[in-house]
Formats: sequence, structure tokens, C-alpha cells
Amino acid sequence: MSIPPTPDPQSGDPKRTYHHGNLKTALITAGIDMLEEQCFAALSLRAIAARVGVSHTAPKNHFGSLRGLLTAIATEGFVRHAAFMRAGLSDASGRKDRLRAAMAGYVRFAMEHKSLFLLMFSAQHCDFSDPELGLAAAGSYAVLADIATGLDWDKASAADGQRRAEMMLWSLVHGYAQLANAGLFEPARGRAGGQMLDIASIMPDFGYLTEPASRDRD
Amino acid sequence: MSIPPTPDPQSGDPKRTYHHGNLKTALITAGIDMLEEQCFAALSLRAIAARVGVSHTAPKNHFGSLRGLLTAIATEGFVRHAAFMRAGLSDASGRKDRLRAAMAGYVRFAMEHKSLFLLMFSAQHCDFSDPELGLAAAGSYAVLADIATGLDWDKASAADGQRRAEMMLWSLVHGYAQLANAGLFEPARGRAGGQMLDIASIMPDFGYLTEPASRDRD
DNA sequence: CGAAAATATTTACGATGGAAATATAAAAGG
DNA sequence: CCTTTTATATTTCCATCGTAAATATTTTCG
Repeated sequence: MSIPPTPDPQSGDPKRTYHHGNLKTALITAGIDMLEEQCFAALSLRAIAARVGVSHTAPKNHFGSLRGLLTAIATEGFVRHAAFMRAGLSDASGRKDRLRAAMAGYVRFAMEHKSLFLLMFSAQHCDFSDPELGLAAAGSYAVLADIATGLDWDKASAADGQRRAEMMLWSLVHGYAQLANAGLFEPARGRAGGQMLDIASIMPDFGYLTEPASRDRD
Repeated sequence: MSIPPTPDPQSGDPKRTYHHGNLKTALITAGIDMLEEQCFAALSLRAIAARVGVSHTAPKNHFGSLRGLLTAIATEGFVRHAAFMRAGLSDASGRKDRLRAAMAGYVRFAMEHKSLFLLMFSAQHCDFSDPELGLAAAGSYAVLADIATGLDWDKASAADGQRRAEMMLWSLVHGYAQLANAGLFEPARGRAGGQMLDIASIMPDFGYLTEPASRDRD
């Protein structure tokens, strides 16, 4: 278990020392790649296995079941999701810019990786009690939580204000992402003529209560 | 096998004059009932048909495919969803109370009808281009849109302010409902000790710009 | 009544995820 | 080095799924 005996360490995916090499990461990568190409419904255990070139029962050794594999794929999804948000963050200078950038990144990820995003938040297919998934998701949440710190809104000073701010931002951006992902904003879009597929256009003009602790200013 | 040959006609749904009576509504009802009892994954075409007592190919005449049946079930779901929100609305006196009641109803529906709610917003399983589904969903959206009218927030006076307000409210409440439905708020709930499963605790303190047109006051 | 349309069944098919038994390769230990 | 043990992968089999086609049955309508 654990990783490979003699692979080259700097390569993204381990080398093949066992039968296949390292089926585990290969399956996850294949799964993610397929989600980029097809809709989620087309993703089957057998199809993933076939893509990697193994029998459809091979994944069981590493993931137990389809659910386990999907959970692992979602885990990698959260890693990329967090990176996606952070990437936009680095270009932003002020706190409010950072807020917008993180939100926009969240939504853009949902739109550019529709199937993966769907999977990531589907308790139907993922096991949210999986520790690794929890860790990866927490990494994603941490970006939001950081952004929410010191947010100037009416409940910021209430009991558990920080947690409330996080949940508010998360709900807002996740709802927007989910609805946009499902195409539920589309039909009404023509109404105003514009595209309006920017979360900033529906986000309140938050400010920040305090100066940033040590990171940046707005 | 089939139910009655000579049913009462005043019943809300179609008359049963054909073989089964009215398979169409029976299938929809059975599907909804099963969603209340089981998880969504357990819902299969064959299981629904069996529950009603027909062969598993019978639904095809009325819905074309499983997708069609699921779309019809989701349609009924939206009808109930709208009614759910409106029910809470009638108890509220002021506009702000109505806002809270509608939002709370939205979330409560998601929590009390988890599987159905999941289905209703799954482009995976539903055909959102279906006219009847669109109509039902519009009825649900209308409650939100009504609530959003005259909302006092920073973008209310911007171009397309009403539409933005609707999308903002929808995103906020839907995101909260979706995350709560998936159980994603649970793990962190213990953090504050409280339950905090109330959307009011994360909703900004909106007011209203104008007096209500003709309905109530705040 | 008789023709036409609507409704439901039977049978068959390909595809899916999982279980069990088996095979094969790597690791461990003498 | 050789054998045992463990890890990894395959083959075979099965229950279930959604769909299609052909068939049967009922209802509607002329």
C-alpha cells in the first residue's frame, strides 16, 4: 500500500512497478479526464477501467466499490477547486477584489468542470465521511473562510459571526454555481438581453470591518 | 391487478377509463411516495411500475422514458414546493416576515423531501426544457420573485435590479438548501454547539425600499 | 358491429456494479 | 535462492437496470 517502491518521484503520476504500475492514481486521472469530456451519466466503473486498460473488477482492490472511486475522484476535484480559487486570488490586490475573485473562481470552476462539480457535491455518489475527501473539501472551504474574515455585514458581530459569514458566502456562491451549472439561469437571461453570468452582479457590496491582519488591504 | 374500473370522476386527476384507470398520475404519485421513503438511488422505473402493479414497460406510453417520468415527478415536486413556501407565507404578516418565511419554507422543503428536492434540480435526470416542468418551476420562482420585489439592497436600483435581487435570493436560499440537504453543514455544526439550521441566521437583514404595492406592510 | 387508436404485456437485449473463484506478480522471510 | 505470503488483477457469473419490438387487450369512434 502506500506509494510505489521505485518510481520517479517528480513525475505527476507514479511509474509502474506492480502489475499495472499504479492503478489507483491512473483510475482517478482517467475518471477526471472522462468527466471533462462526457457528461456524468456516461461515467461508469467499466468505462473507467477500460480506459486504463484493466478489467472492470480491478478498481475494487483500491477503492472497494464505484462509490469509493467516485469519492477519490471528487477528492481530487476539491484539490483542483481550491487551487482554482486561489489562482484567481493571487491576481487580486484588495480584499474586496479578493472576495470577488474567489467567488468568481468558484463559479467558473463549476461552469468549466460541470460534471466534476456535480459529482463533488453529490452525497448520492460520494462518501462525505471519507477522511481524505473531508480534508480536500476543507481546503476548499478554507479559502472561503479566509475571505469571510472581517466581512462587513449585519450579522458579522453576532454570535458565531465568522461562521455565519462563511456559511452565507458559501451558500450564495454555491447556489449561484449550482443553478448556473444546471442551466437554470439561462431561460430568463434573454429577458434582460445581457449575459449576466457574473456572480459579482448579484453579490452585495460587502466591505470589511477591520484592516486585514497581515495579508493585504482594500 | 389494476385498480378500479369505475372510479370517481371528481378526483383531482384524470379519470380512469382505460386499462389501469389513470396510470399517468398513479405513476407520478407512486414515484413521489417512494422518494419520501427511500433514497433517490433506489428509485427505478421497474420499481415504480411494480408499485403501481403494471409491467415495467407500461410507463413508456405516458412518459416515453424514465427521464420523462422523472421530469413529471419533478414537475409535481415544484407544485408542492411552491405550495410549501406559500403556506409559510400566509402566516407571516410583514414583508420581512414573509421573506423569512419563504426562505425557510424553501429550505424546509429541501430537508423534509431530500430525494425529491435533489431530483427537482438535477438536469441529469430531468428535462428542464419540458414545458410543464418549466411552468411548475416558474410557479415556484414566482414566490421568490414576489418576495424580492422592492428589496433594499445595494444593487436594487442598478440596471435589472429586480432580476438581480431574484437571482441573489434564489442563489442564497438554494445554496443553503443544497448544502444542508447534502449534510455539508453538519460536520461543522458542533463547532458552535448550536444547531443553526435556520437560514435566517445567515441571511442579511434586508429591508424594503418601497411600501408594498397592495399586499401588506412591514 | 367493426375499424382504428390507445394502452398494456411479453420477451429479448446490451450494459451496469458487484461477488466469488482463480491467476499472477511482487514482497517477505528463511 | 527459493518458498511462503501478500498484493494485485482477471475471469466468470449474477441480479438489476432501461429500452426496443412484437404482441395482446381494451377503449373509442364511425
